Amino acid sequence: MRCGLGNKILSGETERLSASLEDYLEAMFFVILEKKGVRAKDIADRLSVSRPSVTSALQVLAAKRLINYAPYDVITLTDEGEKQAEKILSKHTVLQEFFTEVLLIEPEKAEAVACKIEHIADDALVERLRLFSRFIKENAESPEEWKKEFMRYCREHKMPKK
Amino acid sequence: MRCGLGNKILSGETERLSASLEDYLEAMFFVILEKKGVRAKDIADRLSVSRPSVTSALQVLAAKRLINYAPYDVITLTDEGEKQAEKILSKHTVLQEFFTEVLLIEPEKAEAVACKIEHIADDALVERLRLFSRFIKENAESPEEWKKEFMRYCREHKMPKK
DNA sequence: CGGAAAAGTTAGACATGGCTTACAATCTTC
DNA sequence: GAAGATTGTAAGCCATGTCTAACTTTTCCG
Repeated sequence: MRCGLGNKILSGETERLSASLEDYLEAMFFVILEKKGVRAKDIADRLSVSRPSVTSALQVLAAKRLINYAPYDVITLTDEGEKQAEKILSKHTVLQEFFTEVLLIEPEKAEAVACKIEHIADDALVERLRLFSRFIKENAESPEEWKKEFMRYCREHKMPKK
Repeated sequence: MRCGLGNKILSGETERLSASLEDYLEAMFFVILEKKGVRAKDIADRLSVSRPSVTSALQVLAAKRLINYAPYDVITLTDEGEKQAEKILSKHTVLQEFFTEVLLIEPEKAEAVACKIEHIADDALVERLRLFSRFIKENAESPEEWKKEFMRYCREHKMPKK
């Protein structure tokens, strides 16, 4: 274990998190917002994974210095961990808003897709999307009118069911 | 059992394809368009994976009846395989166009992101996005003017470098 | 205080999807 | 037609991330 990871940490390299680890981090951030302490069980429930899976993930996140973790002890996010969790969350929000408020997709569906894309879309893309959503809203004389028009357009151009 | 991809060879199940397998299928479709025959090497080059990885994937795709494959023989797509490849490709195209023509992102970057999201975004979302791109283009009196405005908006609202 | 329930961990298995190394088949070229 | 290059396959290893079963630690009460 002292091989690669430790060196990267010392040399300041920021290894990109896997989608899975990002999910764990994000889940912890949410739980902390809602309740005061994070329990492995909360994470397991939220992500629908087993408790052992949570333990594994926590060990990895701890090795990356994103959480403060000791067996059977309280879990907290480090500053870096919190920073990363916030970033993931902000991507999620931007995507969610684009899907619901611009593409006019049902919130639950938007939520599901945003959850997956947030791990893939890089910062620049999400930022551009954020600006685009704002641009669209600000430039529409009447947002409601705009929505109606787009909905109508969608109806008119709907493809026949596959 | 030793080759991770090889487990379901005998069962030939028709489940949803993994992102990885979709990539292989898509790559084969492209190579077939460009040249007449597909070689494992072409796929390996295109996807930047080793030749053995290609063999594994081909065995799985063959079990799923998406390709016609026999060791050392010519590879072709079955009708079902071609159908699936075309679907993936069409998603790719819609995403690519949205990123380049609406979000005004550099083509190479758009390409890279589209390659990943195409495996995640469901049909309905991509269809909605397709309609949105068209709607935007058709409703802009002057597409060039619109682009300029959006670019200006982006410049003005650019976040300070993190 | 002490024991049961709840929560957390360890150990070990499995699936996916990469890789290298080494061997086998095919193609090229003389 | 055979040697050497190219291409394809087989075997085995590694990493990630999931799981179950079994064990340990902590917590909660009576």
